[in-house]
Amino acid sequence: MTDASSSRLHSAALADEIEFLAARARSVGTAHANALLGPLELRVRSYAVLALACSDLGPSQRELAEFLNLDASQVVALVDELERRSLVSRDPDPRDRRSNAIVATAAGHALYEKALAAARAAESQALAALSPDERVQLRELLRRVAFEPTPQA
Amino acid sequence: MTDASSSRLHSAALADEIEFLAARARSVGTAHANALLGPLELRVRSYAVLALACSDLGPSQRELAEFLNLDASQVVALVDELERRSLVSRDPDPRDRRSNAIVATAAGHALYEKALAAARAAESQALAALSPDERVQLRELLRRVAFEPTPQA
DNA sequence: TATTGTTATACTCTATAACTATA
DNA sequence: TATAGTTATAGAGTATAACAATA
Repeated sequence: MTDASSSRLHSAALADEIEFLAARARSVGTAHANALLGPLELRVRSYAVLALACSDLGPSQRELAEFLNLDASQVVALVDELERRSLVSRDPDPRDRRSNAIVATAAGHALYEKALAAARAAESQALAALSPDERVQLRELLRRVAFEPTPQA
Repeated sequence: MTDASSSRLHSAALADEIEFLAARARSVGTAHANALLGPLELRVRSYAVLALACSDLGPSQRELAEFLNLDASQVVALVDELERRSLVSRDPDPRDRRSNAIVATAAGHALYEKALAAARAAESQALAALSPDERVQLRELLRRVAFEPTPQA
């Protein structure tokens, strides 16, 4: 009965707030994903950086920070760790010597393949309650919310 | 042009992963909400506890932890702070002397009214890209994901 | 024996400011 | 003057383990 002991709180007003629901969904989903990525010594954040480094877009750290909604200083630490493990490298950008292009090594690509499988498993765990059509709907709604232009101050 | 500098990363595979989109949406939304709740000296987590304390359901700390997907030890600290500020009290549960019923004081209810307005403003900022119908859709999809029964191990 | 709340501890994530080298 | 990356620091969030009181 432990599992159901908080179910009566669903009648509270908070349970209708989308922010709260998104926070809880993300919290549950991240826990699943971290558990499945753990054996690869990745977490959701380092996985995200590795995934973008594998995209052949050669993102700069600034682009990573903006896309992942992190501070630039956080990206430094994430790239440091992946570079130390020889999964990505900081390549010089010939057009701007201030910038690093973050690109995956062969080992990085190999690990990403396994990590992608883990991420997909975590996603299907997290979305087990939704039909394929509903997953598409959710993806499109979230995409618009996630990348909505920030309102001016 | 700074705002658009990472837009080319949308073509990366990561941009289609629902977990990633949910994490980014939550991250942006939480930042908005914390900014609007800041003047009331609340954050999203303490706001959530206050909201449930205002529900007249008298939740126990165990129920709060389960509903908010927090560890019980985190709830201790959140309730401590709200109690110190005389916004909630720990009432004895006559049916189980181990449990505290967390209930809002008059001051807690008064602050919650203001906080609810801030939370609603944050939500409408965060969901500006969606129509009313789409907001309902998103709420229902998230609700099912957020409270899906955890798969067995 | 199991559960509620508590304390303690460690680690991860978030946010800010200051600095450097380039532009 | 502004931007990319870096360093340092502090505070918020997450996760575990152990304990006392109670069931």
